[in-house]
Amino acid sequence: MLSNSSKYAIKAVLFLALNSKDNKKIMVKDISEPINVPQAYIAKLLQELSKKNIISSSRGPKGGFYLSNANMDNSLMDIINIIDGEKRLQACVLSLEKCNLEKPCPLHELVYPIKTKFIKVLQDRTIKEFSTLIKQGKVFLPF
Amino acid sequence: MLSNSSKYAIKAVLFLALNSKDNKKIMVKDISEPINVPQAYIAKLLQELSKKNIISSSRGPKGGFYLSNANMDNSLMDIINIIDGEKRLQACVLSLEKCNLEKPCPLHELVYPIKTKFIKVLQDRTIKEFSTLIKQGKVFLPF
DNA sequence: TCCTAAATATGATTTTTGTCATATTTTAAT
DNA sequence: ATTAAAATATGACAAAAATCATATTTAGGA
Ligand code: FES
Ligand code: FES
Repeated sequence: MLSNSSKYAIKAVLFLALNSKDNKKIMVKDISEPINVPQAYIAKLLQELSKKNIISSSRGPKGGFYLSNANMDNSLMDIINIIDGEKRLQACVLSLEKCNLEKPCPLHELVYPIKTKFIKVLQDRTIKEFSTLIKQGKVFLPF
Repeated sequence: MLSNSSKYAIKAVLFLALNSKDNKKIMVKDISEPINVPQAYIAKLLQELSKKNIISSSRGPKGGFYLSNANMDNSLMDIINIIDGEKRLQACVLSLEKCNLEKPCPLHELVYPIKTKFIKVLQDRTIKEFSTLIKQGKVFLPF
Protein backbone atom coordinates (compact mmCIF):
# COMPACT_ATOMS: atom_id res chain seq x y z
CA MET A 1 0.00 0.00 0.00
CA LEU A 2 2.34 2.71 1.22
CA SER A 3 6.11 2.36 1.21
CA ASN A 4 8.01 2.62 4.45
CA SER A 5 9.38 5.91 3.21
CA SER A 6 5.88 7.34 2.83
CA LYS A 7 4.92 6.18 6.27
CA TYR A 8 8.02 7.82 7.71
CA ALA A 9 7.39 11.02 5.81
CA ILE A 10 3.77 11.25 6.90
CA LYS A 11 4.68 10.70 10.51
CA ALA A 12 7.34 13.38 10.31
CA VAL A 13 5.02 15.92 8.71
CA LEU A 14 2.27 15.26 11.24
CA PHE A 15 4.84 15.62 13.97
CA LEU A 16 5.83 18.99 12.53
CA ALA A 17 2.18 19.98 12.27
CA LEU A 18 1.80 19.40 15.98
CA ASN A 19 5.07 20.78 17.23
CA SER A 20 6.43 23.41 14.89
CA LYS A 21 5.52 26.91 13.77
CA ASP A 22 7.11 29.63 11.65
CA ASN A 23 8.90 30.78 14.74
CA LYS A 24 9.51 27.34 16.17
CA LYS A 25 11.60 25.29 13.82
CA ILE A 26 12.68 21.80 14.66
CA MET A 27 15.87 20.15 13.60
CA VAL A 28 16.07 16.65 12.23
CA LYS A 29 17.53 15.04 15.27
CA ASP A 30 14.58 16.27 17.31
CA ILE A 31 12.18 14.86 14.75
CA SER A 32 13.78 11.52 14.10
CA GLU A 33 13.89 10.45 17.69
CA PRO A 34 10.23 10.83 18.72
CA ILE A 35 8.89 9.30 15.52
CA ASN A 36 11.46 6.53 15.67
CA VAL A 37 13.04 6.85 12.25
CA PRO A 38 16.80 6.90 11.56
CA GLN A 39 18.01 10.48 11.45
CA ALA A 40 19.87 10.39 8.16
CA TYR A 41 16.96 8.67 6.53
CA ILE A 42 14.25 11.08 7.61
CA ALA A 43 16.57 13.98 6.81
CA LYS A 44 16.67 12.91 3.21
CA LEU A 45 12.91 12.57 3.00
CA LEU A 46 12.34 15.94 4.62
CA GLN A 47 14.73 17.57 2.19
CA GLU A 48 12.72 16.15 -0.68
CA LEU A 49 9.46 17.44 0.77
CA SER A 50 11.03 20.80 1.42
CA LYS A 51 12.23 21.11 -2.14
CA LYS A 52 8.68 20.41 -3.31
CA ASN A 53 7.31 23.00 -0.87
CA ILE A 54 5.28 20.55 1.14
CA ILE A 55 7.13 21.63 4.22
CA SER A 56 9.39 24.59 5.01
CA SER A 57 12.92 24.81 6.25
CA SER A 58 15.68 27.20 6.99
CA ARG A 59 19.33 26.52 7.52
CA GLY A 60 21.96 27.77 9.87
CA PRO A 61 21.70 28.26 13.61
CA LYS A 62 18.13 28.35 14.88
CA GLY A 63 17.17 26.70 11.64
CA GLY A 64 15.19 23.55 11.13
CA PHE A 65 12.04 22.25 9.55
CA TYR A 66 8.57 23.61 10.15
CA LEU A 67 5.12 23.95 8.64
CA SER A 68 3.91 27.31 7.47
CA ASN A 69 0.19 27.99 7.51
CA ALA A 70 0.11 27.34 3.79
CA ASN A 71 1.83 24.00 4.36
CA MET A 72 -0.91 23.03 6.77
CA ASP A 73 -3.39 22.96 3.91
CA ASN A 74 -1.58 20.26 2.02
CA SER A 75 -2.90 16.73 2.03
CA LEU A 76 -1.27 13.44 2.92
CA MET A 77 -1.69 12.50 -0.71
CA ASP A 78 0.75 15.24 -1.67
CA ILE A 79 3.36 13.54 0.45
CA ILE A 80 2.60 10.10 -0.92
CA ASN A 81 2.72 11.28 -4.49
CA ILE A 82 6.16 12.75 -3.96
CA ILE A 83 7.64 9.81 -2.11
CA ASP A 84 5.94 6.85 -3.79
CA GLY A 85 4.91 8.30 -7.11
CA GLU A 86 1.36 8.49 -8.34
CA LYS A 87 0.81 4.99 -9.70
CA ARG A 88 1.51 2.84 -6.68
CA LEU A 89 -1.88 3.23 -5.06
CA GLN A 90 -3.74 2.52 -8.26
CA ALA A 91 -2.36 -0.97 -8.78
CA CYS A 92 -4.78 -3.88 -8.90
CA VAL A 93 -4.54 -6.10 -5.80
CA LEU A 94 -3.76 -9.09 -7.97
CA SER A 95 -1.55 -7.65 -10.63
CA LEU A 96 1.14 -5.12 -11.25
CA GLU A 97 -1.07 -3.12 -13.58
CA LYS A 98 -3.72 -0.72 -12.48
CA CYS A 99 -7.34 -1.78 -12.14
CA ASN A 100 -9.01 -2.78 -15.35
CA LEU A 101 -12.60 -1.73 -14.79
CA GLU A 102 -13.85 -3.67 -17.80
CA LYS A 103 -12.22 -6.85 -16.59
CA PRO A 104 -12.23 -6.65 -12.82
CA CYS A 105 -10.15 -9.22 -11.01
CA PRO A 106 -11.76 -11.53 -8.44
CA LEU A 107 -10.99 -9.16 -5.58
CA HIS A 108 -11.82 -5.94 -7.36
CA GLU A 109 -15.37 -5.61 -6.13
CA LEU A 110 -14.19 -6.00 -2.56
CA VAL A 111 -11.23 -3.68 -2.82
CA TYR A 112 -11.90 -0.97 -5.34
CA PRO A 113 -14.61 0.98 -3.52
CA ILE A 114 -12.69 1.11 -0.29
CA LYS A 115 -9.43 1.99 -1.96
CA THR A 116 -11.17 4.78 -3.80
CA LYS A 117 -12.54 6.11 -0.55
CA PHE A 118 -9.15 5.79 1.08
CA ILE A 119 -7.55 7.85 -1.66
CA LYS A 120 -10.29 10.44 -1.44
CA VAL A 121 -9.81 10.95 2.27
CA LEU A 122 -6.09 11.13 1.74
CA GLN A 123 -6.45 13.94 -0.73
CA ASP A 124 -9.37 15.81 0.79
CA ARG A 125 -8.33 16.06 4.40
CA THR A 126 -5.67 18.62 5.19
CA ILE A 127 -2.69 18.18 7.43
CA LYS A 128 -4.27 20.75 9.70
CA GLU A 129 -7.38 18.62 10.12
CA PHE A 130 -5.36 15.58 11.06
CA SER A 131 -3.33 17.66 13.41
CA THR A 132 -6.52 18.82 15.15
CA LEU A 133 -7.69 15.25 15.63
CA ILE A 134 -4.41 14.39 17.25
CA LYS A 135 -4.52 17.44 19.52
CA GLN A 136 -7.99 16.46 20.63
CA GLY A 137 -6.62 13.09 21.68
CA LYS A 138 -8.97 11.27 19.37
CA VAL A 139 -6.16 9.63 17.46
CA PHE A 140 -2.45 9.20 17.99
CA LEU A 141 0.79 9.44 16.11
CA PRO A 142 2.38 6.01 16.02
CA PHE A 143 5.50 5.77 18.21
CA MET B 1 -0.39 -4.58 0.68
CA LEU B 2 0.59 -7.73 -1.18
CA SER B 3 4.05 -8.34 -2.55
CA ASN B 4 4.53 -8.94 -6.25
CA SER B 5 5.38 -12.51 -5.42
CA SER B 6 2.03 -13.03 -3.71
CA LYS B 7 0.20 -11.51 -6.63
CA TYR B 8 2.04 -13.80 -9.01
CA ALA B 9 1.39 -16.84 -6.86
CA ILE B 10 -2.31 -16.11 -6.53
CA LYS B 11 -2.68 -15.64 -10.26
CA ALA B 12 -0.88 -18.90 -10.91
CA VAL B 13 -3.00 -20.84 -8.45
CA LEU B 14 -6.24 -19.42 -9.82
CA PHE B 15 -5.02 -20.29 -13.28
CA LEU B 16 -4.44 -23.85 -12.14
CA ALA B 17 -7.86 -23.92 -10.51
CA LEU B 18 -9.42 -23.10 -13.85
CA ASN B 19 -7.27 -25.19 -16.14
CA SER B 20 -5.86 -28.18 -14.30
CA LYS B 21 -7.12 -31.37 -12.73
CA ASP B 22 -5.61 -34.50 -11.20
CA ASN B 23 -5.42 -35.95 -14.67
CA LYS B 24 -4.53 -32.71 -16.42
CA LYS B 25 -1.30 -31.35 -15.10
CA ILE B 26 0.24 -28.20 -16.44
CA MET B 27 3.89 -27.45 -16.73
CA VAL B 28 5.44 -24.17 -15.69
CA LYS B 29 6.03 -22.85 -19.13
CA ASP B 30 2.34 -23.20 -19.90
CA ILE B 31 1.47 -21.36 -16.72
CA SER B 32 3.97 -18.54 -16.86
CA GLU B 33 3.01 -17.37 -20.31
CA PRO B 34 -0.75 -16.77 -19.90
CA ILE B 35 -0.37 -15.10 -16.51
CA ASN B 36 2.55 -13.07 -17.74
CA VAL B 37 5.13 -13.93 -15.13
CA PRO B 38 8.73 -14.96 -15.87
CA GLN B 39 8.96 -18.73 -16.01
CA ALA B 40 11.85 -19.25 -13.63
CA TYR B 41 10.25 -16.93 -11.14
CA ILE B 42 6.85 -18.55 -11.05
CA ALA B 43 8.52 -21.96 -10.98
CA LYS B 44 10.19 -21.07 -7.72
CA LEU B 45 6.97 -19.83 -6.18
CA LEU B 46 5.04 -22.90 -7.30
CA GLN B 47 7.68 -25.15 -5.82
CA GLU B 48 7.27 -23.39 -2.50
CA LEU B 49 3.50 -23.78 -2.59
CA SER B 50 3.83 -27.40 -3.60
CA LYS B 51 6.13 -28.14 -0.71
CA LYS B 52 3.57 -26.63 1.64
CA ASN B 53 0.80 -28.70 0.02
CA ILE B 54 -1.16 -25.74 -1.24
CA ILE B 55 -0.89 -27.12 -4.73
CA SER B 56 0.11 -30.50 -6.13
CA SER B 57 2.79 -31.53 -8.56
CA SER B 58 4.38 -34.51 -10.14
CA ARG B 59 7.61 -34.77 -12.02
CA GLY B 60 8.76 -36.54 -15.10
CA PRO B 61 7.06 -36.78 -18.44
CA LYS B 62 3.36 -35.88 -18.31
CA GLY B 63 4.11 -34.20 -15.03
CA GLY B 64 3.34 -30.67 -14.00
CA PHE B 65 1.42 -28.69 -11.43
CA TYR B 66 -2.25 -29.11 -10.66
CA LEU B 67 -4.86 -28.65 -7.98
CA SER B 68 -6.38 -31.66 -6.29
CA ASN B 69 -9.89 -31.39 -4.93
CA ALA B 70 -8.43 -30.89 -1.49
CA ASN B 71 -6.26 -28.06 -2.82
CA MET B 72 -9.37 -26.32 -4.11
CA ASP B 73 -10.55 -25.79 -0.55
CA ASN B 74 -7.56 -23.71 0.41
CA SER B 75 -7.88 -19.95 0.70
CA LEU B 76 -5.94 -17.14 -0.89
CA MET B 77 -4.76 -16.29 2.59
CA ASP B 78 -2.90 -19.59 2.74
CA ILE B 79 -0.92 -18.51 -0.26
CA ILE B 80 -0.24 -15.04 1.11
CA ASN B 81 0.87 -16.40 4.45
CA ILE B 82 3.41 -18.64 2.79
CA ILE B 83 4.78 -16.08 0.37
CA ASP B 84 4.61 -12.88 2.41
CA GLY B 85 4.54 -14.18 5.95
CA GLU B 86 1.75 -13.55 8.39
CA LYS B 87 2.58 -10.08 9.67
CA ARG B 88 2.64 -8.04 6.50
CA LEU B 89 -1.09 -7.50 6.23
CA GLN B 90 -1.46 -6.53 9.85
CA ALA B 91 0.83 -3.51 9.71
CA CYS B 92 -0.61 -0.10 10.57
CA VAL B 93 -0.96 2.13 7.50
CA LEU B 94 1.26 4.73 9.08
CA SER B 95 3.85 2.66 10.83
CA LEU B 96 5.88 -0.49 10.53
CA GLU B 97 4.25 -1.99 13.59
CA LYS B 98 0.86 -3.61 13.66
CA CYS B 99 -2.25 -1.66 14.61
CA ASN B 100 -2.33 -0.44 18.15
CA LEU B 101 -6.01 -0.54 19.00
CA GLU B 102 -5.54 1.49 22.16
CA LYS B 103 -3.74 4.23 20.28
CA PRO B 104 -5.18 4.23 16.80
CA CYS B 105 -3.34 6.30 14.23
CA PRO B 106 -5.14 9.07 12.33
CA LEU B 107 -6.07 6.72 9.50
CA HIS B 108 -6.96 3.72 11.60
CA GLU B 109 -10.69 4.35 11.76
CA LEU B 110 -10.81 4.60 8.00
CA VAL B 111 -8.64 1.62 7.26
CA TYR B 112 -8.99 -0.96 9.98
CA PRO B 113 -12.56 -2.10 9.35
CA ILE B 114 -12.04 -2.54 5.66
CA LYS B 115 -8.71 -4.26 6.06
CA THR B 116 -10.28 -6.62 8.54
CA LYS B 117 -13.02 -7.43 6.08
CA PHE B 118 -10.49 -7.88 3.31
CA ILE B 119 -8.54 -10.37 5.38
CA LYS B 120 -11.73 -12.20 6.31
CA VAL B 121 -12.75 -12.65 2.70
CA LEU B 122 -9.26 -13.78 1.86
CA GLN B 123 -9.38 -16.51 4.44
CA ASP B 124 -13.04 -17.52 4.18
CA ARG B 125 -13.47 -17.87 0.45
CA THR B 126 -12.00 -20.97 -1.13
CA ILE B 127 -10.03 -21.18 -4.31
CA LYS B 128 -12.91 -23.16 -5.73
CA GLU B 129 -15.33 -20.32 -5.09
CA PHE B 130 -13.11 -17.82 -6.85
CA SER B 131 -12.66 -20.23 -9.68
CA THR B 132 -16.43 -20.50 -10.06
CA LEU B 133 -16.77 -16.73 -10.26
CA ILE B 134 -14.21 -16.64 -13.01
CA LYS B 135 -15.88 -19.45 -14.91
CA GLN B 136 -19.16 -17.59 -14.73
CA GLY B 137 -17.48 -14.64 -16.37
CA LYS B 138 -18.30 -12.37 -13.47
CA VAL B 139 -14.68 -11.58 -12.80
CA PHE B 140 -11.43 -12.08 -14.67
CA LEU B 141 -7.90 -13.20 -14.10
CA PRO B 142 -5.60 -10.25 -14.76
CA PHE B 143 -3.54 -10.57 -17.97
C1' DT C 1 33.99 39.27 10.23
C1' DC C 2 34.24 34.64 11.88
C1' DC C 3 32.52 30.85 13.97
C1' DT C 4 29.17 27.56 14.50
C1' DA C 5 24.81 25.30 13.76
C1' DA C 6 21.83 23.91 10.87
C1' DA C 7 19.91 22.12 6.15
C1' DT C 8 21.38 20.48 1.48
C1' DA C 9 23.50 17.72 -2.12
C1' DT C 10 25.43 13.76 -3.35
C1' DG C 11 26.34 9.38 -3.36
C1' DA C 12 27.98 4.96 -1.00
C1' DT C 13 26.47 0.90 1.36
C1' DT C 14 23.29 -2.60 2.87
C1' DT C 15 19.17 -5.25 2.79
C1' DT C 16 15.30 -6.99 0.63
C1' DT C 17 12.89 -8.31 -3.25
C1' DG C 18 12.70 -9.91 -7.61
C1' DT C 19 14.86 -12.56 -11.43
C1' DC C 20 17.62 -15.97 -13.77
C1' DA C 21 20.53 -20.25 -14.44
C1' DT C 22 21.76 -24.90 -13.84
C1' DA C 23 22.73 -29.37 -12.03
C1' DT C 24 19.94 -33.07 -9.82
C1' DT C 25 16.10 -36.12 -9.13
C1' DT C 26 11.98 -38.40 -10.40
C1' DT C 27 8.88 -40.72 -13.51
C1' DA C 28 6.49 -42.14 -17.82
C1' DA C 29 7.12 -44.20 -22.11
C1' DT C 30 9.77 -46.93 -25.20
C1' DA D 1 17.03 -50.59 -18.86
C1' DT D 2 17.33 -46.34 -21.29
C1' DT D 3 15.82 -42.10 -22.51
C1' DA D 4 13.59 -37.92 -22.20
C1' DA D 5 10.52 -34.81 -19.86
C1' DA D 6 9.25 -32.81 -16.14
C1' DA D 7 9.75 -30.74 -11.17
C1' DT D 8 13.23 -29.71 -7.45
C1' DA D 9 17.17 -27.76 -5.07
C1' DT D 10 20.38 -24.49 -4.86
C1' DG D 11 22.33 -20.52 -5.42
C1' DA D 12 23.99 -16.63 -8.42
C1' DC D 13 22.71 -12.14 -10.07
C1' DA D 14 20.08 -7.68 -10.61
C1' DA D 15 17.12 -4.05 -9.22
C1' DA D 16 14.86 -1.52 -5.92
C1' DA D 17 14.21 0.07 -1.35
C1' DA D 18 16.10 1.38 2.79
C1' DT D 19 19.94 3.14 5.38
C1' DC D 20 24.15 5.64 6.32
C1' DA D 21 28.08 9.01 5.54
C1' DT D 22 30.12 13.25 4.35
C1' DA D 23 31.45 17.43 2.13
C1' DT D 24 29.07 21.83 1.01
C1' DT D 25 26.15 25.76 1.67
C1' DT D 26 23.54 29.00 4.36
C1' DA D 27 22.47 31.94 8.15
C1' DG D 28 22.48 33.62 12.99
C1' DG D 29 25.19 35.34 16.75
C1' DA D 30 29.54 36.77 19.12
S1 FES E 1 -8.90 -5.12 -11.12
FE1 FES E 1 -7.92 -6.00 -9.40
S2 FES E 1 -8.35 -4.59 -7.84
FE2 FES E 1 -9.33 -3.71 -9.57
S1 FES F 1 -3.18 2.05 14.07
FE1 FES F 1 -2.72 2.74 12.09
S2 FES F 1 -4.00 1.57 10.86
FE2 FES F 1 -4.47 0.85 12.83
